[in-house]
Amino acid sequence: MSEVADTIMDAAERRMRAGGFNGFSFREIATDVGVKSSSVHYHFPTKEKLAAAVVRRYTNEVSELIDKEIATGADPVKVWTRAFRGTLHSEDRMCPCTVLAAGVLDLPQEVAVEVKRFFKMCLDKLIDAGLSKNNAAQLLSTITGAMVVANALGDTSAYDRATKELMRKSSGLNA
Amino acid sequence: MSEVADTIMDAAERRMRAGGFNGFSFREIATDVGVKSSSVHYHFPTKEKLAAAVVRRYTNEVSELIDKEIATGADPVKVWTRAFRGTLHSEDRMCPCTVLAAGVLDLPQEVAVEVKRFFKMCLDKLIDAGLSKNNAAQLLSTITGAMVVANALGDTSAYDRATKELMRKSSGLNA
DNA sequence: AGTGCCCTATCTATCGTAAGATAGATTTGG
DNA sequence: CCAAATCTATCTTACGATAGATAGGGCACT
Repeated sequence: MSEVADTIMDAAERRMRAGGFNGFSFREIATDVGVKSSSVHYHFPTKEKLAAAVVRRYTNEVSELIDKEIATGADPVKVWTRAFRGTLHSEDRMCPCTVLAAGVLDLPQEVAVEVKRFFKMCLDKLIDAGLSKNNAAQLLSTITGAMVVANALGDTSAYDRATKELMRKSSGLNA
Repeated sequence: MSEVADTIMDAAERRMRAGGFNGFSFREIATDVGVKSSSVHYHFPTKEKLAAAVVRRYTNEVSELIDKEIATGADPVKVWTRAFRGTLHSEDRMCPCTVLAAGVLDLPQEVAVEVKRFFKMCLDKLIDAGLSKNNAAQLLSTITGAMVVANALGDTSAYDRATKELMRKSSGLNA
């Protein structure tokens, strides 16, 4: 994959984090990158394919990052809670998959599939780390929702309040 | 407010639940209702005002519904968990405020303010019902996130798995 | 020489919004 | 009490902007 293609995905990801699938256009991406919109079409023939590629790359990045953290022996609940917290505190504030997930009913199929794949990956990794099915679903839901609520309120501290109990309980035992 | 204006808000709400603010157009709404798009503009001068009105009405409806449930003496954790579960199992599947919250950075200010008001209302009611600030934030985050995750996976049972522990713990005591 | 990459130019469709006309109901003034 | 004026709700039409997408030309490197 060329360097420009990566830069295009960077720009698309940034805008998708703010406004989802309908929150960006080829022309905006092109301007961000410094090329013409037709050049964006050269690398990604359709908007659907561009969005799907962005989500797939994001899923792989998160997967690798989590694997690295888990490999150090850190508590999985803390690893995931801190990872989502990091996203919320980043410049873009939101996880692109969460934004897309909220409006998944309005998404082209190819994109919806990739979004589903992201959340499946999260659950699988939590279960691999030893959590029960229910606990995995609860943790993922809480950190996802905490990000959404904090985003709506424009108050990142709401995330910490929502996850405080989670962090406390996970001290010591892994479940 | 006229009957047509209400029907317009119904149609707008339905489409916002699926695709958020950029997920509907005046023409689509007009077609849904059976009028011309200019007639929609007669009742709601701008898209921003229409969306804000829809969110405000939704917030008031949810507020009233919760008040009624709480008045029966039901456990607040169960009331809220079941209310969001009901939304997920409805035809539209998603809470419009949650969809908008995910992309709040891309929302006109007037709409963003109303979305913020919804989540503030939820937290206030939970605290009024006796929950601590942290527990209120956690509960709201978990049911919000559970809805998002279940929506992404296309699997409503994920909501129940995520909220099972919540429902169990709330049996008996209110905290 | 040919292939990868980006360009200009353009297409068709749709967007939010506005202006102006019209038909019917309501209010007001003599 | 009737006529004139105003209001309500809708229509038709259209503007300017932007959407995603395509065709074809040209440059540069291999």
